[in-house]
Amino acid sequence: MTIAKPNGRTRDRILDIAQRLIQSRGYNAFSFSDLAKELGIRTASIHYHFPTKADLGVALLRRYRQNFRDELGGIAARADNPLRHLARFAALFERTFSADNQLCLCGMLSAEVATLPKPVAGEVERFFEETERWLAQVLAAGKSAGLVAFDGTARAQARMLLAVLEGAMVVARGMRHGTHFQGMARDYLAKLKAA
Amino acid sequence: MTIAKPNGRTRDRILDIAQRLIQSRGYNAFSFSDLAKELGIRTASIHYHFPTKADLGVALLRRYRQNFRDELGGIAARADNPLRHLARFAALFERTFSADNQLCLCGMLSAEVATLPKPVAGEVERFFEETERWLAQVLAAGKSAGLVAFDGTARAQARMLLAVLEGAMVVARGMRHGTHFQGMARDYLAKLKAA
DNA sequence: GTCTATAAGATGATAGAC
DNA sequence: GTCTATCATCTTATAGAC
Repeated sequence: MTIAKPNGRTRDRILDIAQRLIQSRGYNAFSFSDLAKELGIRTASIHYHFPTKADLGVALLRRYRQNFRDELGGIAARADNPLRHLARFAALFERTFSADNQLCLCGMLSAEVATLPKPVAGEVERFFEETERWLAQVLAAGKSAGLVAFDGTARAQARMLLAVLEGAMVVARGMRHGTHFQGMARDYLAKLKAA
Repeated sequence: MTIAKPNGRTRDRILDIAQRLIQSRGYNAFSFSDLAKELGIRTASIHYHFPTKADLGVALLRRYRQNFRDELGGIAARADNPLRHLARFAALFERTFSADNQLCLCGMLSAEVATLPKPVAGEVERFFEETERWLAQVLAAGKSAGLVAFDGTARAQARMLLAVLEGAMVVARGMRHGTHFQGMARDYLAKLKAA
């Protein structure tokens, strides 16, 4: 008796395409038909991997959060100082925006949150909380080392940095300008440098 | 012979409802059916006022930009100093977010810009350009008066302030937190104050 | 200005064959 | 795992009566 052993290749490809489509067009503007066309299979086959669109959304967000955690772990593991960590963090966003003005997945979903299946909205919330926590640690370490300067709590500063990066993506995209994002990211990081 | 004299009441109500729905749910997540239900009329009647959804979008954005210009004009006309002007500007965004975590209309549309009819996307771009220009003037005036301090160009600072407010809305909404927006807005304005 | 009626197309989803 | 076939529903839009 053979045991079903899905290699998950199609499943991953579905998630890859879904992620790109959501970051470009949004959750409400991509369809199973879009995925099927790109994959060269039928929509019924997508439903085999993800019974509902909400299931797909949750699976995508879980993978995304895990990947993002890995990226943050990789940054923190480096022997760099906290200022470099912040720069590498911002570079993650810049890399995304450079790819055809794509937004952060959770930035896009946050805008659409009122229309999302509840479990998907919950994943978005967790993304922001985790990211804010990580950034707060880096900022606090930087302050302790005398490399980073800011008023108020590290948490509030972390949230603000996140807001700047998310907002810079939105504004640069709305203005349809290719380089405004990196300009804002660089300028804001410069403000955090201790004199 | 009587001349048709549309009072525009229904037309305006359509735009009112459409604006609220877009700021809450997005352009791709509201339908003529939603409008018809709230108004107590049929979708065909909406099409009488706006032949296509793109027409509705353009009309909404034109009205919105005009209203926003009027608000900015009202702020600039006050005898306040530039710092107060910035605070009143931020208050416009806070008022919006206080209303059921609504986003800035153009912040929401900016996220969806890849899926919007071209004329609608053009209006979004104009909104950001106009707003950036107005903010840059206020910032420059504040700097001349020694009340506002910043590095770089007034344009870049204006863009950054806009990004902070848009991003703060997105992050606060994604975290489903009611007061994070005002916290970030207040903190960022404090940074602009000259010592 | 609003209605009924209608249309064509998209969408999320399921049943059952292969 | 993928297919065909089918479904109910939603969506934008038009024609023509009132």
